[in-house]
Amino acid sequence: MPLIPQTVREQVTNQIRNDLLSGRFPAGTMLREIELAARFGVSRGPVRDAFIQLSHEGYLAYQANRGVMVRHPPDPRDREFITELRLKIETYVIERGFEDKNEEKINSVELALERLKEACDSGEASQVAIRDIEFHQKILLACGGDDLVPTWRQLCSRMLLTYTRLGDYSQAYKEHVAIFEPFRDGDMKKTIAAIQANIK
Amino acid sequence: MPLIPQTVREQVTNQIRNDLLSGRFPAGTMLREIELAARFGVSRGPVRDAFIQLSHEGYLAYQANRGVMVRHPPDPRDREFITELRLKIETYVIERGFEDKNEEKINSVELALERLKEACDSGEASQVAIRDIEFHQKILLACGGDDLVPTWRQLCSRMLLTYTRLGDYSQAYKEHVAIFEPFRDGDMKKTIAAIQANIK
DNA sequence: AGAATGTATAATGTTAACAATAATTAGACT
DNA sequence: AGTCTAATTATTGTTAACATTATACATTCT
Repeated sequence: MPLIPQTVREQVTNQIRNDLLSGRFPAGTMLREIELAARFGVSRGPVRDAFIQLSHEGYLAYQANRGVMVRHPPDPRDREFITELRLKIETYVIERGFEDKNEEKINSVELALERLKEACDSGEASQVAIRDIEFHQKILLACGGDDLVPTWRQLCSRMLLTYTRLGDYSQAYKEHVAIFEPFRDGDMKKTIAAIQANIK
Repeated sequence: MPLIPQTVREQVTNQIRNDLLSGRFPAGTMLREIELAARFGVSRGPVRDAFIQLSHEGYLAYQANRGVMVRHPPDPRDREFITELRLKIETYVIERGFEDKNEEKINSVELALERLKEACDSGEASQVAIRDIEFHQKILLACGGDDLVPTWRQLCSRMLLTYTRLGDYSQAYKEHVAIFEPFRDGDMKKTIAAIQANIK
């Protein structure tokens, strides 16, 4: 599917991230370069790169000469604060760049929405989580928020480790349709309100 | 000096970060793995790792098969917002974990303060910037804010690319003394107020 | 002249071997 | 039995060679 062929590193990173979100690697697990390299049929190099990247995304904790450990989800006490920060960033970016968006960018958001729908239909929680984030990211990028995306992503990522909107993925999908429609039609206030309702 | 010997990757990362903050690599510059590897007398591996890491810290922009480019400082319009987020995180962490700190952690903050003083005396802006951030980080860690430090760091890092409190480093040092003293003496409100005055 | 194509070059991506470090185990000593 | 030490093993850190990709340049065709 990808027009731009992914590098091995990207594929490995995506696969490990998916496994983390699926709960395949419980918190506290030590991840071994050799083990994962063997599973993916690649050398340790790209796996190593993925470890560094995922450490910075907040999923893994890196210790020199000792490897990486799967981090625990954020402390419950912190989750509300992190959500607040996340919402603050999304709101700021949208308010600042709502007019920057063009047809091409709106299409990319719509594409992300379709992918989210597929994920919801499949019923796989990890896929829903990944597509959910992707949808929001596309909106931020459409509003010229490239600069803040890495920080925003870091905030979201670890929160996903507790992503358990069990079952009701059709509701999740509807919430995102409610975001997309005013976004497409140029109603900034409704867009932000819908995002607020979705995240909280 | 380091009791824990650093890996080559850490040394390379620190050196490149220092060069970035010194303005040695202007925004837009493409960094070459081979060139830097040759300069440091190491192989491309650790340099590559450093590139990935510094990309996630916000200094560099990574493009597959094309290498890394030095990013521009944040848009002036965004700087106020980023500062607000940064302050929000510091305040939250301190309010949440002010009582967690023990003597050992207070000492590590004091050590960071001494290093900041040395940097201020030396007059090198990049060193002041690095030690400044280190001081704040030690405070956050002393208050058990490990979870939020990576995000916080990302927000600070790129802001540093415009760090130009030219000349008056003695003032910068004083501001940090004004943070440390109430911190050591257990006055949370004064600590936060001093941080606010320092960052704004 | 200008566009398209093919080739050469230089960079990153990937691999596998080797080095250094940390964890484990076995054994000697008290 | 317990504990310290030494050898072993497993794992990460680093390197250098090779593969692949992107860019620059020359060449050919219209």
